[in-house]
Amino acid sequence: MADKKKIDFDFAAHEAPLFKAWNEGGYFQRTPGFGKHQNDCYTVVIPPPNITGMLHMGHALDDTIQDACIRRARMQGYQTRWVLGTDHAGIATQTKVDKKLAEEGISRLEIGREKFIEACYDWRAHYGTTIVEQIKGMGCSCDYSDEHFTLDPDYIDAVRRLFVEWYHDDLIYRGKRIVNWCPHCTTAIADDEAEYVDEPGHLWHLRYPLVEPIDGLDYIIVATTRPETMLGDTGVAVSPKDPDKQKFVGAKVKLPIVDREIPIFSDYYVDADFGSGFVKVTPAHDPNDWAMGERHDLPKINIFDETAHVVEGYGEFSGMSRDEAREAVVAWFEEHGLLDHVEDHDHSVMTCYRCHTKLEPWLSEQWFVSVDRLKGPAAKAVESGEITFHPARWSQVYLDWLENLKDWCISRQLWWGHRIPMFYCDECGWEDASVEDIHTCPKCGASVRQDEDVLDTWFSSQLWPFATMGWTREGTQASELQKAYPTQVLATARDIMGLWVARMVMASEYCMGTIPFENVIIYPTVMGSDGKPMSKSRGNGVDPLKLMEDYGADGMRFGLLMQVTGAQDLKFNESKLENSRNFSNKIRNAARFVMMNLEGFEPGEPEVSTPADRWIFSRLARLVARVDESFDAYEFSDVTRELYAFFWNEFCDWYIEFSKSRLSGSDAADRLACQRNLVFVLDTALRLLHPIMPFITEEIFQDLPVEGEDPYLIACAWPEAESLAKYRDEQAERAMIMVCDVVSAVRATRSRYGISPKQALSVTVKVEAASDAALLSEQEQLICGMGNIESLQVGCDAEKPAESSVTLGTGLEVYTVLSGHVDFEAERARLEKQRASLQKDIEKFGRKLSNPGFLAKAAPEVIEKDRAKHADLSDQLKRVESQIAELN
RNA sequence: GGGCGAUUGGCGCAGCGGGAGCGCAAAUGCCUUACAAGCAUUAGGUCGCAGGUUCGAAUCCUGCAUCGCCCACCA
Repeated sequence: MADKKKIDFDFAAHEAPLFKAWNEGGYFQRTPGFGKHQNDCYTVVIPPPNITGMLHMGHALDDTIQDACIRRARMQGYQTRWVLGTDHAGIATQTKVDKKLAEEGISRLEIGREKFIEACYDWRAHYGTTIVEQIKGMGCSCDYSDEHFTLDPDYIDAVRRLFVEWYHDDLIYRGKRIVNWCPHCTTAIADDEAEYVDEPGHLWHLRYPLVEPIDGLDYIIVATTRPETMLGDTGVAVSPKDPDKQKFVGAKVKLPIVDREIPIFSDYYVDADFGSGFVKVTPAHDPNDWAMGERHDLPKINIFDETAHVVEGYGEFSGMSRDEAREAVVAWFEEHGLLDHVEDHDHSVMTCYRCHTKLEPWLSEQWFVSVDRLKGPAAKAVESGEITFHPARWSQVYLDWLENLKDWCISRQLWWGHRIPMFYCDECGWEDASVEDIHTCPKCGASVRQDEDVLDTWFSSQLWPFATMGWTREGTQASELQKAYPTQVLATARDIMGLWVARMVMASEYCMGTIPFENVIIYPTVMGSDGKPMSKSRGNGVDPLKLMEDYGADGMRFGLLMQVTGAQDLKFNESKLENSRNFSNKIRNAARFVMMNLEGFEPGEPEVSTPADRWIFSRLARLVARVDESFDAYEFSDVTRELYAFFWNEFCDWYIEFSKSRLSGSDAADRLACQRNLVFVLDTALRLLHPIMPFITEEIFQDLPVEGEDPYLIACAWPEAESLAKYRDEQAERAMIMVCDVVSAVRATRSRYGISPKQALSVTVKVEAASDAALLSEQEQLICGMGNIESLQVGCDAEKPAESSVTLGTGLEVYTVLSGHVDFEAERARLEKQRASLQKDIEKFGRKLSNPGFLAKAAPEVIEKDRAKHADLSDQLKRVESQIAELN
């Protein structure tokens, strides 16, 4: 099946030159604007892809959405600019570079910090720009002349400035806390960077001997999922609500192996019904235990080193890994008769979101952002409606996240990143944060050292919208910030709602005193075709680069947007891309048709004269209004559906067909009118399609003999719904429905009887109103051409010709003469079927209309509509029945 | 544990209070001078289940089931 679909078209060969032309024409830099929005800026900052990243489906969708928004805004006359850049991605990059060096037999520790950072920059120079090239391939109209990077000198200044401001404003502090430690990356990571994975495990019930027996008991039993941490236990807790356990409170147990005497105490954290009711407390290796330790003033004993191996001082256990220690501890308890029993117990374990190593809650000194004062303004920005989420329900998720926010651990024990701008004097104890490097102590003159750690990558990401627009600069770039800030749209994935979106709002409110963006588009997560998240191990991933090869950038963009509905997931459907690739082919061919028929063409205003003209212009006017509405609401699947349906099913299927006879006719004036109309509709459609399918629309536009406002479509004007509103024409729309009904009826009859389209037929149409008869007669030529009809009779009292097949429509009957070929049995069967269906519907409406409740309470116009419908159905039934009677 | 989303013809989805739609797939016939990546025609659904609100429910409410996501996390 796939082979059948394979087609041979070199999309890149068509796309690349257009991209080059736009780029060289300066269209990607801030455009001057025109028209009523001339003085308004429309700015978008790209969610900076990681320099380790290859373009994946998430980017493809994200960038398509942004480009569609920015391209439409550009055509609407806004001063547009899409700010581009990449993220240094601390852990991700360091891991990659580590791996690469390891392959060359080099260790990071050997070469030292400076050399390692050099290696990171090297790596970036080689691989870190790939993704920008891929974004170009998609046709994205970013400002490539001003690309940013989160480790640019400017950006570093911005990060340091924020750190210093927050530090001096008591929003940043240092503390010894339990943090999530990745023993593989040997760094702390933030709570929300940890991923939970459910795992089958065990609950070990261990006996801890009491120092003094109580009521004849000489031990208690603690239950734990992590027996190895017992080496660091400094207490045992029971629930205050557990009456049986109160007698133990105040007693002491002698911790096995380490022979430490530790107290039993009571704490509300303990759930009496879980496990044994006794909780071993390891303040240095569990956040909850840490909290209990604080409450009860317990010592905090760290038993692991930074790679999660047991530290010195624990005899045979020292040097063991976590897993080895677990086995050894359990074995020791078993050997000494202290392992009471083991039960199965599933639990979730925290893993590193980068390397998926199990995280260790680990006690260390870290830097924190105090969030209490920051989160209020960020919440208010959304509550007040200054920032709008699309779909709207995400605002609640955002607010919930803020409400539950705890202080943010921002220090990372990495080398690649923004080094914390804290300076310490070991001589006199002076310390301070500083934007500029400090070498000598301002107090005692001794040399100072800078903090070794770097900042969480999200700490720098939160400045992205304003740091890329000249926050630390003076003059022109600062005025750019004045002019174009806040930005209009942020399009991003839902999983970084808190990590990134909320933090940008907090930082922007603090630094800029305003919101960073007006609209947040949360697009659905692209799942594999099996409905599961795309992953290498599942093998359900899809590569956008391959998709662009197969369907073109336009095909991928349109096909992706077709799938963007309000749902939170998107089950990727490649057939949609095939669909949209076929659509772009349709566009290409329709344009070819128009251009092949432009002999004698002179540009000019459209001449909307025939009912077909009035109809297509009316439909076009409607389309522009609907596309605007959908675009403004960021309902992308609606935008694509509307464009697709208009272009294919109305413009191509009917209007182009209608126009063929006029184009080949002898009336030169009429031909010119038709040409102008075709060109106008095509031109308008291309403009509407351009934000989503930039390449093919531009390519065609270049060949189209129209004078745009700009040589390139990218900067031409977006169609205005108001100026097209004059073409709205209900009557013409109704007329064309009748015309299409007649043509379809004849075609259906042909198909039913296997009559070749080449054989001309005689047709009689019976209508109800004289005005309808006149309308249809007026379109005789059109109808005859479309249905290959040699003679057409239309009338209110037309007689059914002998030997004809009948098709019933709303308000009309179409008789197609078959001269001897009518299969009466088949006709009867078909009509009987129609009768049954009509009777069913009539019954339904009859019931409704005889319902007193309905008549009393329903809206009058609804009742009226249903009455008309009922009458129409009854009429149709009567006609079907009389046709059946005739057959007998 | 809390929250959110999905459940509509074989598949993927739209519709979100007034007679069930689209695309793909299927069937039949067409190489009709824009397009076979196409054209024409046809068939296919008691809108997850059970209650409720309403004159009227795919659409609103409640409960249940299945699938999925996010957040929190009990040793």
